[in-house]
Amino acid sequence: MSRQTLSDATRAALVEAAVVEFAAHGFEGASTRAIATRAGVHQPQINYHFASKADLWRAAVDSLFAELAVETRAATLGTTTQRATLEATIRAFVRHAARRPELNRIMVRESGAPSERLTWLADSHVRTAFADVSALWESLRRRGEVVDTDALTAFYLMIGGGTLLYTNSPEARLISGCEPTEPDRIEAHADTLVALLFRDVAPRPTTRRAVRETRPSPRSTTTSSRRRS
Amino acid sequence: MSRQTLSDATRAALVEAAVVEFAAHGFEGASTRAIATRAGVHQPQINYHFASKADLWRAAVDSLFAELAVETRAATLGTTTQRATLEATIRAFVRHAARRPELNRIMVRESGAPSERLTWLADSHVRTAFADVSALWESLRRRGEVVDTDALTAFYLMIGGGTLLYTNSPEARLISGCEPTEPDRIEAHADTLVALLFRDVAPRPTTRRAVRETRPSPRSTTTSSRRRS
DNA sequence: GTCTATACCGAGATAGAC
DNA sequence: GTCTATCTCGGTATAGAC
Repeated sequence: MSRQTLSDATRAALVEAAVVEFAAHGFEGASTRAIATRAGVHQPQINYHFASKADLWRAAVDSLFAELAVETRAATLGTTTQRATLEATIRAFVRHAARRPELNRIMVRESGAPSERLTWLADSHVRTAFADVSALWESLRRRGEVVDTDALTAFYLMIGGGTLLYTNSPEARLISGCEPTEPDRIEAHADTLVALLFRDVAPRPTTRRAVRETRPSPRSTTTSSRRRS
Repeated sequence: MSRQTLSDATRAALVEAAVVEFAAHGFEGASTRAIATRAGVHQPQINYHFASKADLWRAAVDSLFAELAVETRAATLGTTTQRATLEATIRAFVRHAARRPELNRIMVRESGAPSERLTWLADSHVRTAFADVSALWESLRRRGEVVDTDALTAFYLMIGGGTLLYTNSPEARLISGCEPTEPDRIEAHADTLVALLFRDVAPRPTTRRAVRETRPSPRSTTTSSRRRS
């Protein structure tokens, strides 16, 4: 609708193509030609819609964080306790990482060395996310509801433990022959991570969202862990 | 000693420089010029000592895995039970990740998309590592000594949870102002990870290696977690 | 073994017709 | 807004003197 629809469409196509290419090959490794080809447009179009390759990269990252925010928001809307909020956040985060590994692939590529891009990432997205989780964590920690660790350690434990299987899924496939994104496996993974971080988790004390569509077959290699009596 | 010492020295310097550059910028992002400059030699020397950039990259990765193997071997030598072996492995792994984040930075850059390099990585290093940990894990799991999760999930939970704080340390510094590699913080991190994965961890049931040199000051932001009575 | 010089290619970005 | 053609730069790798 409205004017400029066609232009917006190619812009959106470029952003999505950029997400895929940057996640797979990194900023330097991804070529604007490959991005344009994937988007079905010609290479100079990139410099028409974006000021530079770096500008396209930022648009791609913004898009990925927006997606994550939408899902996290939806998952935490019904929660009433801090504990339920954190648990819902973790579950949404793991599911998102599995479905959209591109976000964490880009993050991990950029977070290992100081750079303009990393500074921008920290300023635009990561610092506030850490502040939010940190406040939640420390509050729960004071009440003894979560494991006794500082928020920084907990933050990277959650992210690393909750995403590496998906950011590294091509590697995981090669070494195990398993498919990491199999739905039951994702749920079991989220269950495990939640069970690890919360102390004395009751069988399932929180908003167990209706999202989980099927989950019929009892997994063989995977056993949903609801540990500790 | 012996002949060829000088040649070996520049070769070693190139490998170490390659480790740093590849970890910081990725395979495509790192330039052979920058590697040569860092090693203090001229760029064409690379193609004299190595067949190609890819060949240098493999040498750098081999070197990093060799370092890890040495430390893991040393840490597990005295252990008598499987439980002690796994715990010592995890502690050695976390310490290594903190001191040598380059290994995990390179790994995570390559493991997100199929490629010749990833295939080589899986064949040369990762598959056997996973097989070893997997056997250990499943055995302990059958005896109820660790959390009830499949080996693949556990493998990536350990690696992701144990390393992301260090692979992403530049990001962590930006968002928290803390120094992730502060020794007490590393130990607390290892303590937490071990406590999470083992069920009902007794205060400290294993070979606590004499390596930990000092550790005097009681940390403020970090409380070494030896949880669960 | 190490240097200088350079070939060769693919990258990002721009010019200007349509 | 989108195309074709092209500029410029930085990359890896090689040639050949020392």
